[in-house]
Amino acid sequence: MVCEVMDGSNLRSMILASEKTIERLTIYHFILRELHESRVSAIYSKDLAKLAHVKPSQVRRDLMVTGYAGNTRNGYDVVQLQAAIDEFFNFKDGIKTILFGAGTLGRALLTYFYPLKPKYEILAVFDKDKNKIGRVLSGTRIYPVEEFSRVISGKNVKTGILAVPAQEAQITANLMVDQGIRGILNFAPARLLVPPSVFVEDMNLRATLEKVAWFADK
Amino acid sequence: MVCEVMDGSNLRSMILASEKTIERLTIYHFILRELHESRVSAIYSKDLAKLAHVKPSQVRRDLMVTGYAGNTRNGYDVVQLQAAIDEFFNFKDGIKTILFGAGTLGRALLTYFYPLKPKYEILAVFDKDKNKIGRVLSGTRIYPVEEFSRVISGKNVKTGILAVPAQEAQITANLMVDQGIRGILNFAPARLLVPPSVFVEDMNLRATLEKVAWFADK
DNA sequence: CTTTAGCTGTTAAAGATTTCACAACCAATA
DNA sequence: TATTGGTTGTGAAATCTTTAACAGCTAAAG
Repeated sequence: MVCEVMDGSNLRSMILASEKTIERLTIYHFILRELHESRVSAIYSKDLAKLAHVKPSQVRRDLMVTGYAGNTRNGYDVVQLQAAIDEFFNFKDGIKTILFGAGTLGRALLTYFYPLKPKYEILAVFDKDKNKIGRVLSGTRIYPVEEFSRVISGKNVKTGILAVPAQEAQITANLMVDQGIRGILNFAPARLLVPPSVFVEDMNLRATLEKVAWFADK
Repeated sequence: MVCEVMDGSNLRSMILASEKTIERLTIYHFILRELHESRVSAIYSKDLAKLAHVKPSQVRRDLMVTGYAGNTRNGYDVVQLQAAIDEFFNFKDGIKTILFGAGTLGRALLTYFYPLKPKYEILAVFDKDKNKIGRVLSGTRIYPVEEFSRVISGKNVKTGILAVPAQEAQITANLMVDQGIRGILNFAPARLLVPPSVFVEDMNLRATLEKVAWFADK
């Protein structure tokens, strides 16, 4: 997938950002946060490349899409570059999401994202199990699936996490799409059929383990 | 990454399988299992493609590496193709792995893989927390990290799952590599430095959510 | 002031992956 | 037997991604 995006720094050019580039930008973003916490104020492409396990030229090329330019003497200013990527992603307000499925995996995800508030926030969990309704896990309340529409209305939630059993995945995805969700992080071991305007990222743990096992065998 | 592999059906040719192809083969493998359970005996590349969300020509090209040939009348025999992929991956004996970290995520992974036994099996969990030692979760016993070497000796374990906090990720990865682990499924939000012969697949949930959020925004 | 060293941004080449396009095939049918 | 319709396997083209190469810049040193 290739997306055309406006160059942030000026309007004269359209720049292409591939899915691969987007993926690496999130990694750089992540690394920059750590660098900032370690009081590093500037970094060269070759060092950022080493941390991200890519080539320096790859880093420089990727950063082009953000419109931020480093300088030849100190490389990239950590804070400014972080801000540029933030702006490119339009993440200034953080990422609000909702979760379907309060099973073991769902609960693990809640625990995982809890300390990342308020930048990343799971606003609500939805589950079919009546016994779970109303409970609060890691600061997030469990609602019945029927209340999905009501709970998210006006919240401008664009992304959702799917952690329900495989046989319920498609019907739940339909529900999400109907309510305006445009990006789905799918942990259910099922391929979802969604309109082309909706982005699905599959996290199929079984398939991924198989891949790792293959490469482990050389 | 590109790997040269022997063509399974005969020895005259070397065929190239890219990482992407390997990824998709695991997906096909997965889909074939479901088809088989649904009593489907044969499938055309165009239908398999639809289920896997790829193009038919992609399916046909990918399947070339397994050496299995369909036939022009019925397409691919589900059982035979499944067997061919199994043979290609060399997964007849299933996948044995070990897990580092019995936190929330680790426990979720144990629950996730439990019903997939004996094909996929987490043989042991290792954790630093002395209070957890000896407990059995989803049929898997928790051991102290110090016993890692002893517990896996002779078991020919080649893959490991890393679900420890970021700050312990590298040191734990070193431990795994020292004991002969060749493939790591890494859930820790940290980039691991390992020898080139070791394959690392990162599952950085935060970065992946950012990616989904980006594409959700169009 | 001029040179040097070492960086960035970017163009172009190289490399990898996906898709197209079509010959060869096969069973059903006329 | 010949034709038809719909498939596979695969070479070659198209597309996408990564890497190399280098002009241009800047601060420091001579």
